[in-house]
Amino acid sequence: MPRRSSGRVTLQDIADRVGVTKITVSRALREPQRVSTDLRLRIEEAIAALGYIPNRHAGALASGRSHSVALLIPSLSNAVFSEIQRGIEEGLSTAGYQVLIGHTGYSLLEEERLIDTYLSYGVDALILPGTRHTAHALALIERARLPVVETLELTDTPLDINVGLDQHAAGAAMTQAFLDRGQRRIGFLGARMDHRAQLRMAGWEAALTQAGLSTERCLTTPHPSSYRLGGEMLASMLERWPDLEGIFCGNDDLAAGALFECQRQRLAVPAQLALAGFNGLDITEATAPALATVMTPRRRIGDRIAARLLTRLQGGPREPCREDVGFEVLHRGSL
Amino acid sequence: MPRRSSGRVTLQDIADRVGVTKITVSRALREPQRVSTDLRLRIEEAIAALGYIPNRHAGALASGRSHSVALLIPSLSNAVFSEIQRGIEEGLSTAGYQVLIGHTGYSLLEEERLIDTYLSYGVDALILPGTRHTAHALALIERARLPVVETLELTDTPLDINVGLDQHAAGAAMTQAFLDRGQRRIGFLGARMDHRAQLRMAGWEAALTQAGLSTERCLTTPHPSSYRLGGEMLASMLERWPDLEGIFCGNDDLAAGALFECQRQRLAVPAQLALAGFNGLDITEATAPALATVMTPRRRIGDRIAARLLTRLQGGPREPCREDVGFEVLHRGSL
DNA sequence: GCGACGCAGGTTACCGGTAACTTCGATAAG
DNA sequence: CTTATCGAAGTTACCGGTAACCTGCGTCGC
Repeated sequence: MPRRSSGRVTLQDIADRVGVTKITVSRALREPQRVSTDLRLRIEEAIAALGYIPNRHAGALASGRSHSVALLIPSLSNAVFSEIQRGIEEGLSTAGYQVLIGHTGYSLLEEERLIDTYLSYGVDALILPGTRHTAHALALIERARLPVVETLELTDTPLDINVGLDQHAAGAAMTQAFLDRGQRRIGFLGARMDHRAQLRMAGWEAALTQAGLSTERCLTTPHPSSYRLGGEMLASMLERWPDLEGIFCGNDDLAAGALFECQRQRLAVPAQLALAGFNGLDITEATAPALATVMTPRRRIGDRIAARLLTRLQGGPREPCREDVGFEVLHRGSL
Repeated sequence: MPRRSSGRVTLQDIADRVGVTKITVSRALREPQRVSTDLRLRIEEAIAALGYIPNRHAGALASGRSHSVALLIPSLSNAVFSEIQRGIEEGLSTAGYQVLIGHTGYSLLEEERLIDTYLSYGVDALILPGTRHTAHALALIERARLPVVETLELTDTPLDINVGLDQHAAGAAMTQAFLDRGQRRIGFLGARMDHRAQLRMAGWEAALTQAGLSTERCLTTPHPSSYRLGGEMLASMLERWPDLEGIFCGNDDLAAGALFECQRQRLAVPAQLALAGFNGLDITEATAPALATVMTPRRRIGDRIAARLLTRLQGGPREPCREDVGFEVLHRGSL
């Protein structure tokens, strides 16, 4: 009599019932074509009859492969990431990979902690938001020797796979749209100010500077972005710089909040104040007027990550690469 | 020389370096007080020096406990669930549990599939959205004999732990607010129409019926809810029932979309048409006017789930329970 | 002074799978 | 007819931890 045992149905139970050894049952599940049809059917019958559920911990321990991938995103509540996630998940799940989601709260230290956690789960790959990481995180990744994806932004020195878009160029392009409308006193409104928000702001600055215009009308906060914050910050900006002609908001939440505040103040958009956001979330096409924004191909980011990762996971060579998915400036009613 | 071996640092490597056996190192990590201080420090030093990362698969396999919990939510992109998730995560992670998130896409079949998947990960508990499940899902849960949480809505026959709110009563209460304003021709606008949306609608129906009013002004669709859809459906409703005085929208996205459409049609809210949503998402307090809504205590749901689950995970008795977290009708500008 | 006790740490077996190599019989090739 | 080849299934060992029981030794009470 065994000292321990969970009481769960195991491969051995299936094997006993069918009259084979457990490795055969294991094969029937993983490489069905290697087992004779008759036997396979009897094994399937036994599995259904006994209600066998494989133990992934045992499988991962024995094979050294967990068939799971860690996806770290900055925030679960930001709609920007859910489409990326969907693309990744659809691409990888059909190939038998489980996607484990963790959120860093925009903190590199938390990212480091999560990398540690997921490495202890033996994930087969890591997908990280951004291209900046703590030194310890880099050391962990280095030692683990697994495929890594850095996403959202682009870098000249990718660790491995880099899929993203040029946030700086996108910020500049959106600003140029204001300039093309003949606007000159264009402000920037930003929250959270993570690295990507900084890059967008730098793009705004660069475009204005190149046009010989002032970059003083800028208000940012480290607080998390929200609709309410967009409204409050817009009010502050108008008070401080009453001559503003347009405001480029670092993301769509802020832009929508700013629009609502304009409506409250009976300020015509875009006649009296033009607005634009960033990301192209659903809400930007629904508001009245619709919000100009930079559409980022988030679903495509997810798809491309999944595709490149699968190649690598199936034995492709490790060669650092960088894929620019681009962006599109949407000129809409608010500008 | 071993036949296989991942090359990773293991407990044995730490043990060798310190000059003890691996079970001692294992104890130093899990029950530090059972190991002498001097030894513990030397072990910690060795772990840092070698960069040891525990293998959770091995641990879970040996102990039969994975220290993880599966949280199934209908949709990752719905902000309603992110706060619940946050409460659960904070409560459980401090106790050493990892929360694995899966999304069902509002499908009971997908829920069943996910339950199977997570059972193969040996999760220590399941958290499910809703109180309806497929027969096979129930059988799986039954056999697995683990703590289960059903959330969001309430049931008279909980499987185990049930934390939620009375969606029917909440729908009725919001409708009553319209009635209290003297409104009589009150419509309902719903999308997705999952079980909770149905319950809210039933609450709307019940309140109108009790007041002797018509429930004909109702438009629903199985499509996923969105801002755009809210606007389109509002337009349809106005065309079909031009006499509408107010519309109760099954969720905040629809309500916001409806509000934007009203703005586009230059329809004064609430003077010409009153609106209300459901859930109390951030956006409802930011729009102009702010949207009336039913605030659901999502963070508290998460907190309570974590608290009750921890009790159970730490050996508490299994007795089915039902916790009503309540709701609050927010009377705001749009009504 | 001796047995009970407590504590740090060790021994042994086991969790439930999978890799790698082997066996065995049937078929193909020479 | 013999040998190489191939497919199906088996043998053996191992993945990296942890549970349960055991040992050795210092302390304490009587």
